[in-house]
Order: sequence, then structure tokens, then C-alpha cells
Amino acid sequence: MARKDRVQKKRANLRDVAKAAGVSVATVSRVLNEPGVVKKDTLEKVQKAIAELRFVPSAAARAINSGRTRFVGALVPTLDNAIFARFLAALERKLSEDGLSLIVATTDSDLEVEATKAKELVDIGAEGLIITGATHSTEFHDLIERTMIPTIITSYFDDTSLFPTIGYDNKAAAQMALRHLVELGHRRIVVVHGPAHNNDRTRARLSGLDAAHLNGEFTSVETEISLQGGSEAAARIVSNSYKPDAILCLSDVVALGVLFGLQSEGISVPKDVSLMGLDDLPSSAVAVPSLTTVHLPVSQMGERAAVALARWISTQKRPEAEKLGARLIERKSTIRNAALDK
Amino acid sequence: MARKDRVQKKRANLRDVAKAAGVSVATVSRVLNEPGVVKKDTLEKVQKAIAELRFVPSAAARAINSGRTRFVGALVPTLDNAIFARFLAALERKLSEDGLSLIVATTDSDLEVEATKAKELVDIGAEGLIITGATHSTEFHDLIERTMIPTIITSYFDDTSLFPTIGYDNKAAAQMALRHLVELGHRRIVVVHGPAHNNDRTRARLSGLDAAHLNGEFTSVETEISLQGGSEAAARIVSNSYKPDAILCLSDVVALGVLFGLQSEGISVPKDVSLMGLDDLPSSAVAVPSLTTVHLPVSQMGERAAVALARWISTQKRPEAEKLGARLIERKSTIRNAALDK
DNA sequence: AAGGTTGATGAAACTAGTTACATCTGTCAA
DNA sequence: TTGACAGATGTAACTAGTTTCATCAACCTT
Repeated sequence: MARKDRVQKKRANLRDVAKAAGVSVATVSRVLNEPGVVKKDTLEKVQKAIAELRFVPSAAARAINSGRTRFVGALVPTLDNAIFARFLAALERKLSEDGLSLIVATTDSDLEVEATKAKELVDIGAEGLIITGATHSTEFHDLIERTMIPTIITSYFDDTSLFPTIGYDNKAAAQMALRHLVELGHRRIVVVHGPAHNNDRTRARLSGLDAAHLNGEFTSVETEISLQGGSEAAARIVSNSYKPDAILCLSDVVALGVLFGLQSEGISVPKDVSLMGLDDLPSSAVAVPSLTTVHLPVSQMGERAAVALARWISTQKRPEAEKLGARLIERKSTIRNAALDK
Repeated sequence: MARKDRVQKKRANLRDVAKAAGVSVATVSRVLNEPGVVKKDTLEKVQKAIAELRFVPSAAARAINSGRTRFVGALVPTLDNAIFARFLAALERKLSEDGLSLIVATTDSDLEVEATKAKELVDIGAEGLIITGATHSTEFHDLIERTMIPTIITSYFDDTSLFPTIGYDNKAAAQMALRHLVELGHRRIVVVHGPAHNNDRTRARLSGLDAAHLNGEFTSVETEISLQGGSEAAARIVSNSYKPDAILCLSDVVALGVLFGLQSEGISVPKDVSLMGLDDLPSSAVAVPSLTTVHLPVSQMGERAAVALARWISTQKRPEAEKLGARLIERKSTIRNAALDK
């Protein structure tokens, strides 16, 4: 067992390759970065050495010179809601096309946590950030301003925002939903929504409803954004003396929870009450009855955000805000208000 | 606008801090890494300079010396199934306690994609990998063997595996489910499962059923692991002349899809047919009827995997396999076979 | 008072790349 | 034949940290 037989010495580096190929380190570096300027047979010689030594350039050493770490961070409230999972899946897929990796961090909708995790991401060298919504702590804003790191807001459209936004118009989407119910003749509407505090998407959606009262009336119920939360909200609605002819949930998870909650109370959707969601999750199309909802293009949003961030990083030019269209998906959970026709 | 007034020069580095504090770079480095050996007032002097210059050590430069990049990679088939999303959420949370970041990559259950993404992760310096299941391509195995990177298999328990596994016994879990149905008097059972090809968890679950036929009989239906897939499977089952008295789905997403599929065909669960899942997703508790299932502790699995990997990385000692317990959750979707009692 | 030990710090080499600049060779025009 | 210039490659300095070794002062011992 001679010393030189030791199999797994360690990763080969540029100098090793240079020595093996009989060239200088600069030439090896050129082979890696601008192969065009290297003479053909030296190129081949070096490539052979690279292959033989199984050389892979160290990302860290690269990063130290170029400042490029080739990863970005995404901060989402939770992975438990399919809406974010789908968004991240699309984001990751598209980023990897540009050679960017994605570090995921969850914030639990806590602005302090968000600021902390954002700082960690920046400190370890993230080249860009994807965040959710437009409301953030002052420490967070300080951080972004100080480091001038490319940061894109998603799930929220606002072309006057400090950071570029790529998202849908939450207000308009909620209005679209409400209008649909009103057009079906519903007047007694209960709106079920997630915590408005600390969630600007929810607030924007609610503001749409306020603005568009459309000579109907509505009461609202706040609950946790989860199936459980929806189910509980349904129980509360049923126990109440106020009998709505339609329920509008400002997110599909909640709507599905409400559907289950109503079913377990023996209330039939849409016969007894129309039910409508907002998001358009895969489950909404399959549920029985299938859920009428407003489709928010989250996969598309993931792709657009990835493209915009990648471009921002490479060109240093801040992208424009992008508004993605939401559209009404009519399914089986809403019907015309029968009482009105009498 | 004198040159020295330029606000955002760039990130301060060790040399800047050293100069500002009037000490050598070595001392600053010591303040960062072993503050104990530095005299108290120099320590304070340096810390003051660090704070003033808003100095944050470059992760890349650190990595180049120590080889420590402080991130690991996780390869999951998809984020669309809540089971992986929940697993990752727990994994991320626990890893961050150890100062490790998580890079997420999805494989779409494609072993080639997995190998490619694993290589990318290793190349950019991942210190460890979390993977799903025990079946992987030979390139993948070569990569792990060559680089000797700490790699933990999850969602699968097998203490004879090449890599340490942290997961549940899929075979036993499926058996537990089947036994429950048989105990309820069900004999005509249809098993709905995801693609067995390329998915060892599914195969393990199926093997449990084969082994435990328990003087019942069962036919099986293969479908995509999604709500849609479950719904389609239900349609196929209904259209078939074979009338089961119970349906066992080897994952909860599929079970929920089957539930919807049956509902839309007007078939009542559990009156007409008992339905059972496996995973225990949040939705299963809320569905109507709530789904009997086998609980797989995915959040716990995420935590354990995080702890084990972090320890492996820091101690260089390969961890032991960990078997996590699965347990039966009886809910409303299964009842005693009435026909049997006649 | 001389010698030994410890504690604190600094100089410089080291990690693994990139890159500015220098050098050498060969071709082509004057 | 000489000078100009392009093309290919090498030398060495640079990135931002860590780490080894050397230095020096202060204290303790004999």
C-alpha cells in the first residue's frame, strides 16, 4: 500500500489539471470559460485531463472571484398550502434552466422570521430573492436597500410597489368572484377569509369586495387558511341564525374545508347554498361538487418570476411589474338563486 | 460628490475590518472563529469595527478553505403531493437549527433527472443529500460512492440498505391497512396504487399485500398518484363488473380522489363500499366521510433526517437506520361488511 | 538576573479559482 | 528584411477568507 496508491486523495483542482495536461492554470481556466480562444489540440489535451481527474471546478472558489453564487432564495409563508408548493415547483424548474439553484425558506407568515431568514440567505450569498406579498418588516426593507439584492414580490400585483411585483390583481380576482355570485342572483353572501392581519393578499381581496358591494350585502368570517379552518368556519356559519344563499371563500383550501364542513352538517352544495373559492387548486376540479373558483396562474407566476429574476441578476436591470390574468372557472358548486325566481 | 463619499462601495471584507480596528487579519479571523483566545479589549475593538462596517464574512471564501458550504440538497419526486411538502417543511425547519440551508430539487420520479440534479448539487458544494426511496440509477450510485457525500434515504426503511434509511416500513403499513379491512369482514377488495415501476415505496406496499392475502382476494388498479388519478380509478372500478366491498388506496391523495370519483357516481362511502387510504394527510381527517388511513409520520421523518444528516456531516460518522412507526387511524370511511353478517 | 513558559498578536502562506499583463511565435504587409 | 499585429499561452497578482509559524511581552521559576 504505497502512499501514492491512496485512492480517494481529494477533489482535483485547477493546478492538478494544469500539471496533468502540461499547461498553465490560466489555460485550464480558459478551457472552462472561453474555450474558443484555446488552440484545438491544447483544448483536447486539457479536456482529457479534466475527464481523467474527474475535475469539477469549485463553486466556492468561483464565487469568491466573480461574486456569483448561482443560487437564489425564496421565502414563502408555508409549504402546507398547495398553492405555494405549486408555485415553488414551477420556480425551481425554470430557475434550473438558467443554472440557478433555489433555496427554500418558510416564514410561517411571520415578518420577523422573514427578515431573519432573508438575512441568512443574503449572508450566505443569495443572488436574488423571491418573496410573497408586499408587506414586510422595516429590517427587511433595510436589508434589501443596503444590499441592493434583486428582490421580486409575487402573489401580488402593484406597479407602484418599491420592488417589482409579478402576480395577479387580488382585488380584481375577489371582485370577479363576488360579481359571479351576484349575477347568479345571490344576495345573502358570507365571505370566509384567512387572517387579514399581516396578509396583504387577503386584505386586497377583501378590499375588492368592499368596493364592489353591488347592491348585495355580505358578512364575513375569519378563519385559518387550511382545510381545518374552512371546516370550522362552515360549522360557525351553520350554527348562526343568518342563512346565506352563497358562501365565498377567498382561498380554495378554505373552500374545500367549508365544503366538507357543510357536507358533514348535511347541507347540500349547491342546492342549499352556492359555494365558491379562489385560487383554483387541482383539488377544486375533482371535488364533488367541483368548485367554482377564480383561477390564479401560480405555475405561470413561478416561471415568470424565475425568468425575471434570472434576467435581473444577469443584466442588473430591474424588471417591470407583471400582471397575470385571473379568470373565472365556473363549475358545479354554484347555481342560480332559486328563491329569486319565485 | 467626492469619491470617498460613494455610499455603497461594496461589502466590507476582512482586510477592511482589520484596518479599521488597527489589527491584523488573523486577529479578525480569530474574533470570528475563536473569540476566546483574543484579549478582551482587542475583541471589543474588532467587534465595533465589524458592526460599523456591517461586515458579514463571505460564505464562499469560508467554503474555499474549510470545504464547508453549510447547505444540503433534498431530492423529492414532486412538491405537488402534500406528503413531500410537509416532509420538506419539517426538514427545512430542523436543518436551519443547525445552521444548514436546504436546496430543493424535484425529480419527477425520473432516475435520470435525479442523477443529474444530484450531480449539480454535489458540484455546487452540497454537504449532504436527502433522497427518497432506495432505487436509484447507477450514475447516482457512482456519484455518491466517488464523492462519499453523506446521503440519507427517506420514506423507506431498510436496515440492509447501502445508505442509511430513515423511514417507515411501507410493507408493514400496507399490511396493517389490509388487515383492518379484512377484520371488518371485507373480502372483495380493490387496491388502487401508483405506478409501481420506478417507485420502490409502492412496490414495497404492494408486496405487503401479496404476502398477507389473509384468505381474502384482491384485484389491483394502477393510476397516477394524484386526485385526478384517484378519481379516474374510481370511474374504472365502478364501470367494472367486479363489485368490491372495500377499496384500499396506497396513498391518501389517491384515496381522496377515489372518494370524489365515487361520490360523483352516486356511490356512498362507507355504506356501499368501504374506502381506506395510506399516508394520513391533513385533508383525510377533514374529508366527508373522514378517511380511515395509516398514519405515516412525515414531519417526524423530516426532523429525524435533518438531525441525522447534520450529525453525519459534523462527526463524519454514518448514522444508523431509523424505523418510524406507522399506526392505523380509524375514521368514518370504513365500516363492517354488512353482507357478511347476514 | 537568566531562562522557561504562556498569552496575544502579526506576517505570510495557503485554499481554488479568475484575470490583467507579459511573452512568444508565426503570418503578413511594406 | 523588418515591423506590425494577431493568436496562443504563461506568470503572477488578485478575490476573501483560514491557518501556520514566528515574534514579543509578561510572568514565573531557580
